[in-house]
Amino acid sequence: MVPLYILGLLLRFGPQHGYQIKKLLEEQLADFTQIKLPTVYYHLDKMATAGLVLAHTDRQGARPEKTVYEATPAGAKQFEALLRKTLHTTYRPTFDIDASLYFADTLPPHELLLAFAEAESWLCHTVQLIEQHKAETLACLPTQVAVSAGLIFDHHLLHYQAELTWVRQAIRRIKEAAPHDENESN
Amino acid sequence: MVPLYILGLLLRFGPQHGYQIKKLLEEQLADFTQIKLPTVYYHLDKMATAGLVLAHTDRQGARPEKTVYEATPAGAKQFEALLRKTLHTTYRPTFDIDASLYFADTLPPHELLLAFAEAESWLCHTVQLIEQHKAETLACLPTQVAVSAGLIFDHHLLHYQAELTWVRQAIRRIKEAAPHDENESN
DNA sequence: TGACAAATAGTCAGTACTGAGTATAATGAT
DNA sequence: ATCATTATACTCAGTACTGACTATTTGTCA
Repeated sequence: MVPLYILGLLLRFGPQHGYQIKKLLEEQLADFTQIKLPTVYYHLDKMATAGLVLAHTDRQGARPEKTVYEATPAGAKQFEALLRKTLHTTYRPTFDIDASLYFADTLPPHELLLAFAEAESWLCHTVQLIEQHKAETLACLPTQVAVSAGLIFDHHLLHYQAELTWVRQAIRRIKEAAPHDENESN
Repeated sequence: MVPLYILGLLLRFGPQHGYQIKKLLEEQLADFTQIKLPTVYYHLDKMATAGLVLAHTDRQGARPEKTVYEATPAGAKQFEALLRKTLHTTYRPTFDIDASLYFADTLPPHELLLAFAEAESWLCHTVQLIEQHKAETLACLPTQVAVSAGLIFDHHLLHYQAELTWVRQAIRRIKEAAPHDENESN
């Protein structure tokens, strides 16, 4: 995943510093990945060793040297291979919250309900945020690219909406299973 | 996550070998986690060092010694802390396939369509499988526990269905954007 | 023009995870 | 009785990731 993004960005936007790659990831993909800077450098080093990218130091006027990375032909080949491999990865989610739910019998229902209520409002807010980002992004994109960008946004939107549906269902069912827990205030 | 599962299982089912814990995870949670054996041992060792579990070697008749792990009172405290923390983790998915989609302009449409068609049939199949597991599992569970178990199953079902909806949408949109690509056979 | 914040460009040590391997015990097939 | 699987129980070395840190440069406001 990370190498695919890095190689792809290097091929699309030309040679870059590690920091610039991180910038590109933030500008273009902030909603979809959370890759950290040290992770970028880790993979750049690895790929440099493997000959997939070329690292050349550039020292221009200002003293400290920076390292610029550039995809090699071998890197371009690897990019295509990763692209095809990633395209065929199957969806296999795990949800952290399921673990706490599995042990939910050791928690008082009102604590569950509180957590789910928080989750609900956060999800509502997030869905709106992504819808807004989608509108802004698609507005300034050529049609051909806009199709896949739109798909990525909708991918996230659909799953956030599914999560919201689930959270609301959970609230209903917990209330049904443990009626009249409201007096648990303190 | 992993420590939460391990501590919870030790508290619920009593002292266990690492291998037995892995077994419990498989029997009870196979659809929801993919924790591997070495990961179990890694956390057991860590938690033993931290005093959250007690490791005592038992040698009974048969020669080779096994290590049995048992949650300590400190472990029980930690379990509750983890349970509450996990309950409040926010949903933040990332989808590998989005990365390939982001670079989709470098791929011929029919390759995308092929991959998505495969994804569609796999998802259909998986949804059915989970529905079946759900029915089987809920049938032999007391009502109180069945509520949370049902919620966990439905959590996965809703997201798999969202993924299916998205894949079908993607197929439609790709076909619209690149009409008549069928002649690309070879 | 000095000084303080923000952006740029990294490094490093520590954590988490797991594929591949080891070794013995129980079970079933022939 | 013996051999082959399968189940049990665990280890180790390598990969991936990242929080916390360092250090320089570039505004920017007084």
